[in-house]
Amino acid sequence: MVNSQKNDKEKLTAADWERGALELIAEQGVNAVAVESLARRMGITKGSFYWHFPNRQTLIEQALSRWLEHDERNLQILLDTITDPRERLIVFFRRSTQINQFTHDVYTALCFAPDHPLVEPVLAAVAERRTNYLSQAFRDLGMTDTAAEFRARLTYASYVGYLQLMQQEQAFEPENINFEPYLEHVIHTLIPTV
Amino acid sequence: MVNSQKNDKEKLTAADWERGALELIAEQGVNAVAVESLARRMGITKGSFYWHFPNRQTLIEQALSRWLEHDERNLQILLDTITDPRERLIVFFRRSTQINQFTHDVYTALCFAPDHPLVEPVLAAVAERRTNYLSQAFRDLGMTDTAAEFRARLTYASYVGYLQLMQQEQAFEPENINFEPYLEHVIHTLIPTV
DNA sequence: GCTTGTCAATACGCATGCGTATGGTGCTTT
DNA sequence: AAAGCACCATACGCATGCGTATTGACAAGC
Repeated sequence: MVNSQKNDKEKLTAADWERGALELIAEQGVNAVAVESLARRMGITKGSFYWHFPNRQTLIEQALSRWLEHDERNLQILLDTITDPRERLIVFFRRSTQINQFTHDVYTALCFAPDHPLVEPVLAAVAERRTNYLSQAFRDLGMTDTAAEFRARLTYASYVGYLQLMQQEQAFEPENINFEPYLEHVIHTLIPTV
Repeated sequence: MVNSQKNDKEKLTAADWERGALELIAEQGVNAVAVESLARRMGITKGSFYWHFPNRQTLIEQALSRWLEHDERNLQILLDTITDPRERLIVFFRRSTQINQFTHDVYTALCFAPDHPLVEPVLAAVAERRTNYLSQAFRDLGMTDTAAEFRARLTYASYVGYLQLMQQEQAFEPENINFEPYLEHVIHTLIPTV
């Protein structure tokens, strides 16, 4: 569960704190990132923290910035690997259901704090990247620009909503028997047939 | 903005506190419901609060319970008023875009705290009601039971996701020029043609 | 008119959380 | 070996927030 605890006499770096913060965000949300509790969790005191960071806000900023880059690379890998647009969309759906993927859990947590001033720009950036990704795929499948744009937004909304319902234990999870048929239905409904 | 302030010499009832709590939830989320700040907001001190309620948790419980009933009635009205299933679905979409509707804002706020022990059961109840509503409408349109069930879930997910994207300023709002065309697209994509 | 009940103000204790200040420990560098 | 630096511990001040305890204001009923 917590794999960022201090390995005994090892000294901590700023990156260690950022990783710890991201783990906390993934598990309990942005508001759960408190300096003292995070320090306890890492088996150290906050005296260390304030040596590495000027304040809590900077920690969160840098942690989110780190996550944003990580997420960027993930998407780029998809773009480089898969060329067929239909395949890209299907992969998008499948990936969105893989909870316990770390970067994915962080995103879900961020969605639950859209008002937070530090989270807002991150969400905006991610939303733009992903809708562009989707929009491009739909265009490649022969849709008009506006239709592709609309379908991308609808798809992204259903993706975000699925994440949310999953958190509420209100959606089919991959282990469920109905999951595959449901996914088939979604693909059939949202992806135009070639 | 704040319309639950004390009207001077008027005495407060438990219902007043519940209304105030719901307003706060709608505006700033469940976690923003703090006894002392809420009291200040209502132009009174917390001495009053702890006369009406044993603690903060009870306030939130009762406020949410009140909201749940209110939401129930809203849905029932729809069921009683509109008979055509296709029309019902379209109304569902249109209503979901009407922000600044009070009960609606509360629901959005609740979605942002799905882990909260008091919120969880409320979300579960609402999700079930609404997916049942959708599922029934899709069946009435001639879909098979399982297809209707899947389509209802997909529709509900896109609804929830739309709310979330709206909060992130990342969705077309009703004032936007593209809103109507977008809604047309959603209807065309998700509602089977008769 | 006096008591009683209802509602509210004030003051307190306790906990958590942020950020500062200051001192300590061990490794490095010279 | 002495000095300096990197990293951490401890103690403090301040704010917010929960819940309790005590007192006060004011109207209704007797």
